[in-house]
Amino acid sequence: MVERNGGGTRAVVLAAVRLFTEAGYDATTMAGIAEATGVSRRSLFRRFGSKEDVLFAEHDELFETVVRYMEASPESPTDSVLAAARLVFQGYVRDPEITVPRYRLVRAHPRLRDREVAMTARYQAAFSRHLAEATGGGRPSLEVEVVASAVIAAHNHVLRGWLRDPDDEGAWRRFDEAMERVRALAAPLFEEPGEVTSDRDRIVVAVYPGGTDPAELARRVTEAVRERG
Amino acid sequence: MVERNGGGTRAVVLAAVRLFTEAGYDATTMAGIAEATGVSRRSLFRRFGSKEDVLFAEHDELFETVVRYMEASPESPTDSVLAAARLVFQGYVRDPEITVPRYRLVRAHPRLRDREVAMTARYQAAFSRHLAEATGGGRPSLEVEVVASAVIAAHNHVLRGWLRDPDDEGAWRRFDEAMERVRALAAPLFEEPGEVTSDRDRIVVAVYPGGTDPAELARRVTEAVRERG
DNA sequence: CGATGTCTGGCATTCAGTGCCAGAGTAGGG
DNA sequence: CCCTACTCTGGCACTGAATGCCAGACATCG
Repeated sequence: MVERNGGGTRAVVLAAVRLFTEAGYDATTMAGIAEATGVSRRSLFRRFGSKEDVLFAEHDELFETVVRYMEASPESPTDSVLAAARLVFQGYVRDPEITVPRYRLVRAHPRLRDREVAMTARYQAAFSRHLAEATGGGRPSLEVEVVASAVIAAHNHVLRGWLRDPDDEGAWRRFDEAMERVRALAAPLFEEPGEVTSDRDRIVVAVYPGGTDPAELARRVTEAVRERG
Repeated sequence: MVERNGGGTRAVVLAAVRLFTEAGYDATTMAGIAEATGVSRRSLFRRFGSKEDVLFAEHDELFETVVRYMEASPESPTDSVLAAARLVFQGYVRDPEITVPRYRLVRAHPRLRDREVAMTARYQAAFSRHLAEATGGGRPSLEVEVVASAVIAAHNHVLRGWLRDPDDEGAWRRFDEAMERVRALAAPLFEEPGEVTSDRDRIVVAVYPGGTDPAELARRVTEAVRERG
């Protein structure tokens, strides 16, 4: 066989999604999928590992792609994580044929929901690891884990909106806005005291050491706002 | 039977944890647990639902307690969520006999890890729901979900530290510090623009509408710092 | 052609999980 | 005291996921 992850596998996934949707996840057996696709039951378990993994097969590939992307990314840690999240979002949006019916199944079925949650936890762990390695190595700090979780939360928030209404055209805009808000949130946690950053249209955040002279602080903030304002 | 969730059930859980630890999770069968505890296999499934749920039985009770606590809490939404997180942390710390060996099992076993992750996702969803209901109802906003995820991330960060070293006495202090950082993070997301808040020793965050006059902003920041500094 | 490696299907087995039924114990009502 | 209703329990049988083992199909290389 030329492509292990190609046509054959995807055809099986699509058939499985259809069966799950029509007859219900529990009522659909691996033997049934085998019969419907012409692939033997044994081979299904060999390829996918488990019944759940038939539904999430494409998702696992996406995860590996995203991790490789981050590792190779020349951007700053925060930027590469945000770009990685964008990649994940794209992974869903570009394949509604699978992701949308899967979302419906996931919502109806606690076990599948847990599987989906575990998937996002894997992303979160990967994001934490990437941020931690880029900011000194060792175990991820509290700040790093909070930022990673915020990225995931923002991603999932926008994603769920799209999954509920896949025809909505504003999803990408909302996604980018959400990520910018997370960036603004993350900045004060990572930057050295004294930095001043600003979200472009609504918020300015100033971070400085507690002992800074108030007059000096005021001068800096004023200056930063004038520059960007 | 007087107490359904009392002695008998706990004894079974402890025995199961011991078996899982000694012989491995996969190698331990429900029939084995039944034999070791004197409870029939059938009754184990009736009480716990599944093999995994034997390990997480106590945890499910904790979840319900925490949700009820939040619903009855007279505090502000943020405060009651932070207090709820503290309750969860306490649920782990006060019962190391189960939570510590379970953590080792969870780390070694992907399926159990997923289960643990699903549990924390349930908390996160409950926190989001609570914050959403208190801030206008409807679906949780992006801000609400980010804050809930930050609370969970901070909780988990400190919890994992304790689980790795349960004898460490500084866990509670670190927990409270982490929650204060999350509070500082959450405040600017919820407050009306124009507010000024400060973490007590290191950081001051100013949030204001983009159009604010720089001089006015500088005056406000200076004032806020003088008050607290 | 023979040797090797890989993918596949069939078969048997283990074990989690569920439905069904029968017995033990308990509480309440006559 | 007895009858009834309810609940908890254990035993039994069954489905289905998941795995190990083995044999056949097929391609590759020498």
